Amino acid sequence: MKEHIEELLIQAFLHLKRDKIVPADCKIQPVVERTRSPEHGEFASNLAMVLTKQAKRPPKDLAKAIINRLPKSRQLEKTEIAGPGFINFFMNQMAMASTVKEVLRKEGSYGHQPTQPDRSVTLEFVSANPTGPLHVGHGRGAAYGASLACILQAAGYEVQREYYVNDHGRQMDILALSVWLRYLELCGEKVRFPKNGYQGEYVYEIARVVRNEHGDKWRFTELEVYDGAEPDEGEGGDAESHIDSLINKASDLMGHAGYLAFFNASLDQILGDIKNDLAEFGVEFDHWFSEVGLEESGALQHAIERLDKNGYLYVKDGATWFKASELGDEKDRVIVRENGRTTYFASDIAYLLNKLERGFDHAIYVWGADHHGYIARLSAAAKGLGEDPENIEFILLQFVALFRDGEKIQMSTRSGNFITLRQLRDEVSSDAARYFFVMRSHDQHLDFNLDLAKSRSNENPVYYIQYAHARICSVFKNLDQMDLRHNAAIGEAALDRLVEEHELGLMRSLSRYPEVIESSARARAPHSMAHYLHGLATDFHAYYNAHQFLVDDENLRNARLNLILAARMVLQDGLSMLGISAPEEM
RNA sequence: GCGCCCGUAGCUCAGUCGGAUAGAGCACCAGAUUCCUAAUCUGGGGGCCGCAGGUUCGAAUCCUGCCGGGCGCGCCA
Repeated sequence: MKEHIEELLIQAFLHLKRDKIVPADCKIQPVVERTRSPEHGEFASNLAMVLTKQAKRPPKDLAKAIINRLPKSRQLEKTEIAGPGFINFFMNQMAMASTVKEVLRKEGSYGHQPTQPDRSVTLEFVSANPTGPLHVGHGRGAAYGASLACILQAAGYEVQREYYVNDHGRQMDILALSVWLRYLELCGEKVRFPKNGYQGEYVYEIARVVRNEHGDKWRFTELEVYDGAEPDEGEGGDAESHIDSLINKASDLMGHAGYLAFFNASLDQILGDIKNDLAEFGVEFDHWFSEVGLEESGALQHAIERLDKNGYLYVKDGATWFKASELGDEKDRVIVRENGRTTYFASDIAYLLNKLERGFDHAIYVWGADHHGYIARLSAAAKGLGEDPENIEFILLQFVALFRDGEKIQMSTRSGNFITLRQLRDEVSSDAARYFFVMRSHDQHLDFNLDLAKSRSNENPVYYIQYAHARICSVFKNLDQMDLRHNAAIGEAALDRLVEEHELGLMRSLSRYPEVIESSARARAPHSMAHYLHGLATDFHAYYNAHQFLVDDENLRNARLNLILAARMVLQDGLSMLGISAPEEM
């Protein structure tokens, strides 16, 4: 419908040029937007106002000239000039009702764009280190990324959902060590658990699994473990070097195979748990990308060579540096450390190159707000690789704070004192969690009210939307019990009977759906979809209270059923994009 | 210190590319059900859009400065 108005305006604009009212070289993109209130019709355009300067005529004259040149349209009731020079477009009832027809004809694909060939995108999100269970912050990333992926697909993008697995590096070593120490405890050894080790209860779980499988095969005494180790922070030493010395000790005592057993058991179990957790949250990935794989496949070397070939590498103090400062970053960055090991950043670069070489037009990264310092760095890397940084996009999610009984819950990852995504889902349900995570703009801090999210009451917006869907289903059940059938053909023929304010309002909301998909995809804003669905539910509930659907008049009844069926389809489709169920009864 | 994000009703937040009288939910007050689910609906009060300048036909929106809050600035991952 909006496109139709735009088309009319483009035609009128061409006529203006032909009639020399505006210069022939005048170029302008007419802006058509929804009006704020039906008093102003459905759509408004500011075309006359933006042409004022070039045409050297007052906006109202121009508006009149434009209206006189609009092609005839069967959808238009009338046009008006309003305010400082807006052209308001009033749609007729038939145009409004045609939305219902379109929704029913297209069913779940109403408002969806066909996949465009130049719109392939890789969307990376969550990518939490596999060193422990996902917490609520990851939950926001998961809900946001999964919803955005669906919305982008509906808007015509081909989307690959990726999770980058940091299965390499020091944090994994610390985890493997932590598991080994807990394993020794289970064997009956006394250990002094390091300050910077992973403290969570899940570490015992993994240790238990290893011990069940291998018994006391890798048991060593306290004396053997701590012999020659650096002192911990509380013992007058440095926490980091203490833990490094213990990691080395673990390898020495157990040998590579033994160490690997703990390393792999940790990775397998935690990654398995994460995958399971996300699946239960309705979040699926197309690709789990392993950091280790980057080294094994030679992608890491390939990326380093590319930077070198482009002249962006140099050696200083035994390390290999990337000239990031020449490409917009604040300083140069180490790629290969003095000890010969590559940095995490090197893997990031290799992964980026890999994404682009797989042929994606666009790469989106969804990160926590604490990562914003990496944007300049990775953009610099893109330039250094000879790629267009325009094709790489970073979305930062602000933090989540949980509130219970009006008080903020304090969390810290290191101490193992955090609320996991799984606990949150158990407490408030996946549906509520998915909605609450995306109900706010991604650049807003999120105050997550646990009491509200789990309340089964009218205060909870999730249930409000779901209830609208359930109510519609219920109407059709009642129809069944009255031994009546919904006849969509009769309904379609009688759509001109839908003239009540509430009906026009509901149809107006339905007609906006394609625009909502488009704009929330463009703005990377699943929250606008959430807001839209809430508004659609409001329109439906108001209609429900104001009018009876199951009336004796067969034509009117079927027309109304067509309308609410269309509403049901859009509610269902929109909820599914947000990963929220659409229950048939509540 | 430098960089990024935020500041809109009592609270939590929408507000698209600058557009008409700045909106929603919660809370508060007053009402609605012999009728398809009251997890619903109707009405009402409530605003220095952080502050000060600038850009223009027009600014919550763009620019500059300031104030307040959050986050980040490793040969860590």
